[in-house]
Amino acid sequence: MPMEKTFNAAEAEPRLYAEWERVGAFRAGANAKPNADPFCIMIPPPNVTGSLHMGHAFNNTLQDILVRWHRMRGFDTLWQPGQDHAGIATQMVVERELAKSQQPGRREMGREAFLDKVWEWKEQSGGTIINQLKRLGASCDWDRNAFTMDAHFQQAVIKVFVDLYHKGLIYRGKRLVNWDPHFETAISDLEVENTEVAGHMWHFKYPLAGGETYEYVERDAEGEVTLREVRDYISIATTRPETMLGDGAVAVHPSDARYAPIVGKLCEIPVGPKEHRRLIPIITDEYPDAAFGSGAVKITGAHDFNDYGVAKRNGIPCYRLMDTRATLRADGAPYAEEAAKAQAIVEGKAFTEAEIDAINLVPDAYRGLDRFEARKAVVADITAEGLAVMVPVTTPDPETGEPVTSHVPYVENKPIMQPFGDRSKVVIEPMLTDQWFVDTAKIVQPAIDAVRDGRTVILPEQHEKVYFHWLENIEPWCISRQLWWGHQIPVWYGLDLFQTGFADDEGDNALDEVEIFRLLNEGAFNHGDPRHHCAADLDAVCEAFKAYLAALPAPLHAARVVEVADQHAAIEALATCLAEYNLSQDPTHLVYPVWRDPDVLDTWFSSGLWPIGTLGWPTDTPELERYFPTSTLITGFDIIFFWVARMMMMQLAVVDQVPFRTVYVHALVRDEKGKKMSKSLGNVLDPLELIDEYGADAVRFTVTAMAAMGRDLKLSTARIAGYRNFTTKIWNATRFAEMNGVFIGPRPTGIPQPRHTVNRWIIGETARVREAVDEALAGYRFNDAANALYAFVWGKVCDWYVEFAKPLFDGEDAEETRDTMAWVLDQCYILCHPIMPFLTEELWELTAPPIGRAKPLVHADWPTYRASGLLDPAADREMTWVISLIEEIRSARSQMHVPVGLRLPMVLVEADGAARTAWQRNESLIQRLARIDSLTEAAAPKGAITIAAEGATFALPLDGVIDVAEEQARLTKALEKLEKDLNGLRSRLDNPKFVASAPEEIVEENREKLALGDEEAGKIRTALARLADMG
RNA sequence: GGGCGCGUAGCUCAGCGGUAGAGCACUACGUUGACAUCGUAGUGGUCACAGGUUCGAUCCCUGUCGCGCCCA
Repeated sequence: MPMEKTFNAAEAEPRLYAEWERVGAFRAGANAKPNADPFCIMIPPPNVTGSLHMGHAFNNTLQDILVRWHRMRGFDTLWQPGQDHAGIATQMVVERELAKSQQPGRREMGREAFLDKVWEWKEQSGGTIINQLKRLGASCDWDRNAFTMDAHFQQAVIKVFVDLYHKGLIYRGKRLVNWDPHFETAISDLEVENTEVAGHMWHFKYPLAGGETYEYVERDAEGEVTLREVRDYISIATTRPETMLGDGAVAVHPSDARYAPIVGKLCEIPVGPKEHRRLIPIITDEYPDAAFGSGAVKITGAHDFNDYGVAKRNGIPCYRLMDTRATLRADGAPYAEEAAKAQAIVEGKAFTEAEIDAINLVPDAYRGLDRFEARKAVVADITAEGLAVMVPVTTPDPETGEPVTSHVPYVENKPIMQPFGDRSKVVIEPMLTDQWFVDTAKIVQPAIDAVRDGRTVILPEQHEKVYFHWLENIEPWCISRQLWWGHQIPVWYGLDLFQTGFADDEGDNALDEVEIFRLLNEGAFNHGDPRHHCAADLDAVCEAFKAYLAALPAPLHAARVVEVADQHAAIEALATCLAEYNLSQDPTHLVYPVWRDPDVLDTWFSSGLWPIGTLGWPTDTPELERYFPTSTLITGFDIIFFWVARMMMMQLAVVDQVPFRTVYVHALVRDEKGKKMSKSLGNVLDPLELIDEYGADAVRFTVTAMAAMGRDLKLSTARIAGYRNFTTKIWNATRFAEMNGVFIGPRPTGIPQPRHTVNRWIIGETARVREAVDEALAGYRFNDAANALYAFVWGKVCDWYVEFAKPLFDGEDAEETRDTMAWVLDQCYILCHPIMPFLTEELWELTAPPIGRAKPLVHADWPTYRASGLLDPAADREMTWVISLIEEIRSARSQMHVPVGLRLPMVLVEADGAARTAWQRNESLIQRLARIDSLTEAAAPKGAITIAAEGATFALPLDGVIDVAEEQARLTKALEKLEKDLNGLRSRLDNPKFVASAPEEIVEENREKLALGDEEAGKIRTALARLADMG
C-alpha cells in the first residue's frame, strides 16, 4: 500500500508512545550495552498543580534529546520523572476548589480533613502534567515516577531535617521575614517580586521631648549656609506612615552635622493619643543617607529590613504592629498600658524578646484597621495636628487669576519598590515571627568549591557568576511555612515547668495540693518559652522528653508523654491530669503533653533533596549506587537560586557529593515579539495546542533549532509551521524511495560500499553530519545539531541526492543506489530520532525490510562511523563540481529568461582532464537537472551564454534568443564581484607582513582562491569580448 | 546604583580572528518520475557607533549610545 502524502501526527503519536511504553523502552537501563556507563537526568519536578507550558516543553525536549541520544548509544540511561507537591500552589488550588463546590473551608474542616482533600485532589488531577509530557514524547521511566510527598520521600526529608538540626545547621529564631498576608505564611525572599509602583513620601515633624530646640543649619556643596533656623522638631520622611506606631528610634548618619546637637536626645512620635505620646531616642547609624529625604530615618525594626538591621545593631526594640493578615493588631492591653511598657524600655527597663512582641503599640482608635486604611488615618491625624512638614505652593486665584501662596503638606510623588508575593500578588509585609532557618553560611562553601574546581560545570559559563554571586552573599534560608500541605516540621514542644520556678517544695517526691494549686491557678507554666526536641517521629521525641522529665519532681518525673494539638491543649491536658491526681493521688494518669510544630517545610527544602531522594536515599539502593551523582541537569535560569544552588548545598551537606556533573541552563521561551509569555498579556502559546496543530516533532524541532546557548527564544507559529514542513519533507523523501522500490527485498547489512560517485558522495556527507550532530550534542549546542540535520536532510539528501538518484534508478547502478538510499534514509531516521522521535519511529517501521527491524528505532544503535573512514575525497570533489555546474547553468538560464521547460544543447568550449571525467561520469544527471539535451565540443558560438566551471568553459548557444545587453550585464556584474574579491586577495598576498605572519595554510588558501578566481575572471573576460564583437 | 547579557539581511537569529550565513518574508518563474506543508532562480548587510590591539577585527580590548534581564 503506498504511503499517505503526509505524516498523520495526531494518529501516530499516541500509538507510537503506547508501543514504547508497552515494550518498556524507557525503563532505566533499557538498551544498555554490557558494562555501559550510566547516564542519568533528574527531571526538574513540575508542580503537581502544573500543566505543560512552553517552558516545560522546551526544557523537557532538551532533556529527552540527551536521554534518547544516550540510550541509543547504549548508555545505562535513566530519566527520573516526578512532581513537586508545591505547598502554597496546591493548598491554594484545593482551597479554591472547596470554595467553588460550596464545601467547608480549610479552617472549618481542620488540618487532617483538609489534607485528605488535598490527597483526593492529587489522585484525580495530579497526573495531568505526566500525560502532557507523554504527548511531548518525553521518554521518562514512568514506573519510577516520584512525588515529594511520597511516604519514602517524606522520610528522607524528615531525616535530613533531623540530621541537619542535630548538626546545628538548622535553628529556630525570631527574625524578620517576608510575610504573605494573603496566605498567612512566611515566604523566602526568592518568592518576592519587587515591583516599582507609584508611591508617596510624606514628611512629618517629630517634636523634641520637653519642647527642646536646636539650631538647624543647612549648607550647600561649598559649605555656604543656605538655611539657618531654630527648630523644636526633627523632620522625618517616610513612605509608610502607618509603621510610625512601631518606631523604636530615629537614626541619623554619624557625620550629619545638622543633627549632631540633638543626637542622644528623645523625640516624640507625632501620632496616637496626645497624653500617651511615646518618646524615642535619636541615635546614629551608618545606614541613613544624609542626602536622602531629611537625612533622618525612623526605625521600625519589626516592619522593615533595613530598620531591622539598625535596630539589632543599636539595641532598639522591634514592635510588631500587625497580625497575620496585616491588619493592625487588636490584641493585648489598652494602648495607654502598652505605651507605658514601651516607655519603660526606653528608660532602661529590661524586657525579653517575647515580652516586646506581646506589646501592642497600636492606639485603640486604629486597632483592627487594614494597613492601608491605617496609613490614611495616620496621615490625616498628623496633618490635622499640624505636624506635617508644610511647603508653600503658589497657584492662580480661581477668580482674580492673581498668584496666591498657600501652605500644603509636603508629599512627594515618587516611584517606590514594593514587594509582592509571587503567588498571592499582595504586598508582602516584613514581619517579625518565629521561624526555622537553615544556617546556609555553614553549608555554602562546598557548593561554591564544587563549581570552582569543576566537579560540577555550569553552562553557559556566565551563569556560574550568578551562582557564585548568590552563594557568596547567602542569607539564612527560612524554611518554615505556615501551611498545612507539606512536610510537617519534626519538632515537638513541651511546657517548660522549671522556668516557672516549679518545684517540689518539700522534696518529698509527691505533689501536694499547694504545689498543684500553684501550677493550676497561677498558671505559671504558661509564661515560659516551651522546650522543644527534634526527632523523626513521636516515639523518638518521647525519649528525648523523658530525659527532661526525669529531672522533674516526683511523681511528674514518670509522667507519660502524650501528643496534643497545640500549646493550649497541652496546658489544658496538664491541668486536667493534675486536678485528677489531686483527687485520686494516682500518679499513673499523669501525662506530659507535647505538641508538634504546626508548620511545614518550604517546598524547595524537599525538592532540594530531589536527586538522592528519588533514587532511594537513605536506603543504599542499587539505583543510588548506579546513577548518583547524576550526569546532567537541564533547567531554566530562573531557578538557579531556588533549586540548583540549594541542591548543590544539600547534597553536599547530606551525602558529601555533588548532585550532578553538568548543569545546562537554558533561556526563556518568549512570544514572537520577545515579550515574556503571560496569561494577562494573552500571548501564551499552549504547547498542547501546538502539538495538536503541528505535531510534537515540529514543536520539538523548533525549540531545539532555537536553543542557542544563553539566548531567549522568540517563538512564532510561523517558525513551527516551517519545521512541520521539514517533517513532511523527510516523509516525502521516504515516500519517493518507497515508490522506487528502495525498501523491497533484502537489504545488505552494514554500510553500503557503492561504486557510483553519487552514492559514494552521499555516504561521505552522512558521515559528516553524524560527526556534526554528535559534536554538537556533546557540547550542548542543540541548535547546531538541529540545523546540521536540517541542512543535511533537506539541503543534501532531498535537494540533491534524491534528484541524482532519479536517473540512476533506470541504469546499471540501480541496485546499489537503492541500497544506498535505504541506508541513508535509515541514518536520517536514527540521527533525527532524538529530536523528532515520533515521525522517525513511524518511518523506521514503515521502511522495515521484509525480515523486520531488529529493534525499534528508540533502541536502534547510534552510528559511530567517521568522515575520515567513509568520505571519498574524489567523489566529494566531483559532486561539488557537478552541483556548482548545475547551479551555474540554472542561474544563467534563469537570468536569461530561458523557459524552464526548454531543453538546450550545450557546447563544451574547453575542459581539462578532471572536468572531462566529471562530466562523463555524471552526464545524465547534469543533463536532467540543468535541462541540457546534448553536449558537443566546439568553439564558443556567437550569441551564447558562457558558463564558467572549474577547469572548463561551457556555452549555451542561444542565438536570437539571448539579449546581448542582458548577458553583458550578467557577466559584468559577476566579474565586478569577482574582481573585488580578487583585489582583496591580491593586496593581502602582496603584503609581505601577511605572508610572513599568517599561518601557512591560510596563505596557501588565499593563493588557491586567487588562482581559481583569476581563471574564472579570464573566462568571463573572454566571453565579454566575444559579446562585444557581436554588438 | 551594582551585576549579567544583547545590538549582524525587512523579521527571527547562527557565526565570534582569515573580508558574512540560515530560516522566514519578499520578487520572478514553475506542476519536471516524493513533496505546493513544493521546486528553481533572485533581491537584500559600512556585522550599533568611536578608538585601540593585529599582517588582518563582525569576532579580542577600551569607551559611547540604545535595549533586555537579575539584584539592591
